[in-house]
Amino acid sequence: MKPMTIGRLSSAAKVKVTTIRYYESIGLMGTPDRSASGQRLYGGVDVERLSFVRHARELGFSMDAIKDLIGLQTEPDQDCSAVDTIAQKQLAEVQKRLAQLEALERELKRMIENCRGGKVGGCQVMAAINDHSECETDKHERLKPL
Amino acid sequence: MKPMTIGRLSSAAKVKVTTIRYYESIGLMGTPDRSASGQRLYGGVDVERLSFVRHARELGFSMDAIKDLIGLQTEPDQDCSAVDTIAQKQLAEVQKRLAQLEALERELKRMIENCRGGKVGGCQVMAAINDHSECETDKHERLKPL
DNA sequence: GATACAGTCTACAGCGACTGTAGAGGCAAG
DNA sequence: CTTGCCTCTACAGTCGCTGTAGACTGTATC
Repeated sequence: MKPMTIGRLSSAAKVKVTTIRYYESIGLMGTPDRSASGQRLYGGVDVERLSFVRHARELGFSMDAIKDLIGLQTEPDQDCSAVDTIAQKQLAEVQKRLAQLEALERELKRMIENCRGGKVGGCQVMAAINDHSECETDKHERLKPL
Repeated sequence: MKPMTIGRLSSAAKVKVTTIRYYESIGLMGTPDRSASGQRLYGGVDVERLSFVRHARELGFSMDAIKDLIGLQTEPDQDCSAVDTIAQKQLAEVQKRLAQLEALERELKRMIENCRGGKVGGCQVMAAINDHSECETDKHERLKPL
């Protein structure tokens, strides 16, 4: 197999060129070979590794978690429970976030349903945002962006 | 009512001092009065406004949306439908995000259930992250952080 | 060979929504 | 008057990238 440039790797793994260079800079992809003129050269292994990273990102894993997973991947004889632990932790985070969002959804729906039109001055949606008191999702922890 | 310092406003509205200054810098809170020595001075109105911002943030509204809402709040005679539209949009985003996360939850659960222990080399979780093919959440759009 | 154009290179700034730091000055209680 | 917290400004850092500028490289067409 002959090596490919960063652009080919990019379309093969569906990760942007700039992102690949970024991943290299944070040590997620090793330092690739270079052509005589200094262009990065990659092989099939890199496509796999980068696709792995992409899918893990799509599953919401943090960069740190992904680094750990890649580290484990290179030691296939270790016990699999470390991997399991990372995945479990990720699932727990997803479920926590789901619960938050479900509460949010209920609250937004309630706000909107109570709105019967009219002027902003008497708007129930505004009132709902103002009166945090009656609200089921009270004492939120800081909500991360959607 | 006598004015309060930023620290009092902070505890009254449950928004950090630094965050209040940040909100001021982006034009979310007007420029407050200052004491002779240059300390910011706030009144009850500011507590309300800041609490409104906090709750809107907790509901996941973007800063831009909040700016719009505050703008509307100061014109109580306008039609309420503008407020409704913003809330509807927010609800739609929450629901979209919920759907993504539910798909994620299913996939993570499936991965973890298939894991029967053993070595990393044969780990089904790893395999699942590698094989994006069989996965129901294929062609994700970029997932925002949890 | 000349030219055009896409691809690649480095280095750095910017995004959102804050948080943290440094170093200086202000204010009230004991 | 000292102690100890509060406030001030200004700027760097967070995360996971994305965008920009300006220069070089590689390939296809004439």
